[in-house]
Amino acid sequence: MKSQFGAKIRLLREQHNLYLRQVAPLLEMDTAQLSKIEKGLRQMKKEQITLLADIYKADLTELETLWLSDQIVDVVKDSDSALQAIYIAGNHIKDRNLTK
Amino acid sequence: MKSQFGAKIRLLREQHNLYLRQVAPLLEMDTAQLSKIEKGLRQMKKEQITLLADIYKADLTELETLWLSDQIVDVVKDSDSALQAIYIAGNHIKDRNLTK
DNA sequence: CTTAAATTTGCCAAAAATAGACAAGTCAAT
DNA sequence: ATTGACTTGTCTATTTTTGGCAAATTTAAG
Repeated sequence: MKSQFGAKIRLLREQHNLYLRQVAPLLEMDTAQLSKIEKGLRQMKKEQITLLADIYKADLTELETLWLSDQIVDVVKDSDSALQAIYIAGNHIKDRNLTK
Repeated sequence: MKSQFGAKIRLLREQHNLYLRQVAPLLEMDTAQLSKIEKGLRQMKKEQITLLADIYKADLTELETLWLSDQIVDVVKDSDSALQAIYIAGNHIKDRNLTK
């Protein structure tokens, strides 16, 4: 299990019966890059997600959330205390939201 | 509420009655950098935490966890779906841990 | 109020991390 | 064995992050 976002957008592409070579130009990248993104070897820029959601007529928020989750997983990978850090970060964000 | 790690190591330093100018050299950085780290404007390298834990005789795991939490918060800041992404990432890590 | 020490801030250069581009490679179908 | 889709590797460019220094601000004391 590597990249949730990557897996999702690969699925979306397949469901639309599109080739990398067809989608990549729409995102102004080459097929190699998009391939890496779908495999989780590269990160897509956050701004590009909007375009991708358009292309696949997918829920933008869902894609952004998956993308963000991948960023988190990337940060905590290989850390023993990953889960605890996530828990603490979650509480921190909650507090933050309350006071804003 | 800015940086949990920064706040913690500032507290530790104060409890030990040490000045930035005294601690910074031990970490091979200048006072300006350490100041920024304590204020959460810069991130300390993960490897340096060990040294810091030694200096303050603090719990290494706790410091590392706080540091990691800060990295997460940094990644999700300004995102509406921060909490949900954290939740998803948490589940992802749990699954990951089960199969390894 | 003046000085001195501690901390903070701003700026620029150096270093590191990330993304882009392109060629070559694998794999599957025919 | 050729074609098309996808993947991989590598090199370069770009962006992001860090380090270092000087100036500015704050704090404490006399």
